[in-house]
Amino acid sequence: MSRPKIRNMEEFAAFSGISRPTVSKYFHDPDSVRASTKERIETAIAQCDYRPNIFAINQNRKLTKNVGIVVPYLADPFFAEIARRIETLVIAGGFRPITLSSHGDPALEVANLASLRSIKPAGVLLAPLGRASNRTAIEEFCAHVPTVNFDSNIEGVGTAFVGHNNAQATSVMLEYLIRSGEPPVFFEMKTPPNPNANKRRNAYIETMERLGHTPHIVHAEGEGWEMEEIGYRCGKQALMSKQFATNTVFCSNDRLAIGFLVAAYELGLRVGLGEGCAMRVAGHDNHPFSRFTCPTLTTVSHNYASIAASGVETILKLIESGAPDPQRKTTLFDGELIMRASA
Amino acid sequence: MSRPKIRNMEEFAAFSGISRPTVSKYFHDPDSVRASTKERIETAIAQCDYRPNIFAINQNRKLTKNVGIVVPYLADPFFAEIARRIETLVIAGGFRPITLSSHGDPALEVANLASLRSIKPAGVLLAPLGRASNRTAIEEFCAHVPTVNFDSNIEGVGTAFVGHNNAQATSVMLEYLIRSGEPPVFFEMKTPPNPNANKRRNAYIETMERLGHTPHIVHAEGEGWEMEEIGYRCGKQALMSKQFATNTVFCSNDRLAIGFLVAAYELGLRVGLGEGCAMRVAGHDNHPFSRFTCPTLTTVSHNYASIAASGVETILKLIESGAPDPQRKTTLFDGELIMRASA
DNA sequence: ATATATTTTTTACACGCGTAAATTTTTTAG
DNA sequence: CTAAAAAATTTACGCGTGTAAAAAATATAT
Repeated sequence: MSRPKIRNMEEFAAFSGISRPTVSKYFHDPDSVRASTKERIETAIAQCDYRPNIFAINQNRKLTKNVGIVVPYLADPFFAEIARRIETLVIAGGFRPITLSSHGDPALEVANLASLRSIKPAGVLLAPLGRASNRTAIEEFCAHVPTVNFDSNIEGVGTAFVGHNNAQATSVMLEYLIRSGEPPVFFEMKTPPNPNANKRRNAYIETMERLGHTPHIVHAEGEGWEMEEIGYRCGKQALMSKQFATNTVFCSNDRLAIGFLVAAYELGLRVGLGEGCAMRVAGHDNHPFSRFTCPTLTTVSHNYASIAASGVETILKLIESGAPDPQRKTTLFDGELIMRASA
Repeated sequence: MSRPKIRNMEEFAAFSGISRPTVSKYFHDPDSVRASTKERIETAIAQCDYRPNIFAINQNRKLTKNVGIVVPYLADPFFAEIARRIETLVIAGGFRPITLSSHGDPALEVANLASLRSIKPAGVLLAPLGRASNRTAIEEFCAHVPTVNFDSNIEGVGTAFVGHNNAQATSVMLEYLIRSGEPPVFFEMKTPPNPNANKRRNAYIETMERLGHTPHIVHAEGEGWEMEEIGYRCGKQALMSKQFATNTVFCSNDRLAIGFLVAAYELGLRVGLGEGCAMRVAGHDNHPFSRFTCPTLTTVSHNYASIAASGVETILKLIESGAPDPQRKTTLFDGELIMRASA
């Protein structure tokens, strides 16, 4: 059985015995044609597996089926995980996800947006680099493309923000740590690339003071996204020079904590809750690897599922409505305490 | 200064004072026009930031500037890392990378290829799922699109294969382990999703026999890509039931080793070289997280840089030449012993 | 069976750019 | 300065699909 070679919709229409405009209508929405017509087209497809040319489709549609996803650093399992979930939901929504990573580089972030713009995406889910981002370029982009900002909030960017409730999550962990032992010292990067870090620090200070404790912060030097390395190196220094005022350390994020745990391990400090443990360590994010540290990391989770779902829902609604909501909405999802062995 | 709104190349040509065909030529290759013309076009671009419509471009070019990258599981930092490197090189080569993840699902792998095909990529770099892959669909794809197979070799897929020298790497590690202590037991999944695992097992057996030792293999039950979890669960069981014939364990890959180390830690088994250590553990891949295990993982590295570079070079050459080399070439890069604390 | 509503067909143009052929202009060589 | 070479312009068509308008065919309701 030799498959007929169909080169375009014209030929396919002839082959299926249906007019080309009707075929075109079918591909835009299979249920917009009569059931009998739909069936005839689908038998024809089965016989010659024709599919319309994406470029020609998109050239004439104001609205493509492309949804851009831009994350700061895809090699970070945290972003890989959330991108993975978003992609799946976007596909389920009938769109084609295109994921781009900025690799921690503001220039590449801008380049990614430019690249996206040339494929006329119906909408974009953007997790900006944060502090380093080129605000002007991003705002310019958002003025032309429906955009939902997620993970790291930049005021004014996108028609909505979906993210993690850093304040609530930080205070949940803090309250737990305080009622079960010594109040924690906060361990963070001196110049964190991501704005979430600032919210966490502020929430730490505020909650500590509210509960009648003195906040202590230890700052790690180092730039960029190699947070495990920074947590390890600076954590080791800080431990050796006894910079921690109490026996409990609350790391600003899990990646720092992962490095910090290695430092503690190498210094022979037993981390955990029970007898014979020298200290407790907690993290923040429920990073995919936090289940596999030694000891396993007590942390407060990002609500990956809800953030992905809400982000995709918001952008799809935005695409459908056409008109961007003039009111910039912020949706935050609460974190959940993940009890493991380290604190 | 109000920016003139340019809608297409026609308008841009009028604005810049150059004819449209010449402008078109410029965008295809800026150096194909006279220097003075190039300059005039570029001043015009600076004034109104026009860029040609990608869809219209690709519709008429036999050769697009898209290069597809397909990996089995992007949430695995190993693939994220290699994808990141490949993307960077593809951009440097003047192409636009489009990375897709199969999320461990053969159906999605096929869907990804179909999706790529509709974008008419100039070429594709494909790391197949392996055992689970739909061979027929992949072969069909490769017959139409220049493809380079990397990471996991499927005979006959793509016009070239670029990968890791599993045999050499395994034997380098084995020789080290044997000369510095007890010969290792091999720890692997019973039904590994990736064909590299089989090569490693065979190399283990062969090298052990060559060196006059009896091979011992411990198999972990479990399907899918959650290898840390499998390494942890089955490793713990195996340790508790004393299934290891010697005090040294060589894990088939770092992800298994990461889980295994957690198991050993929780059982109070000190892993490492020195006095007072109960056992040694080694991995394979130099996974981005192997630097942050407790203890840090001795492993044998994938040559990420060379594999990415060679893969990209091969596909670009293939694209340029047009004619696929009838001879399927296999390029393997040697692994390097990464000495850390665990063995 | 007839009138009405719904679908499909026919026809025709649009989208934005690639590209070929013939012509004109500009540059380079002698 | 002239001839030859190189580059740019003009003109015109093609790519594969979206989509509008009018006409024809089919389905549904009365």
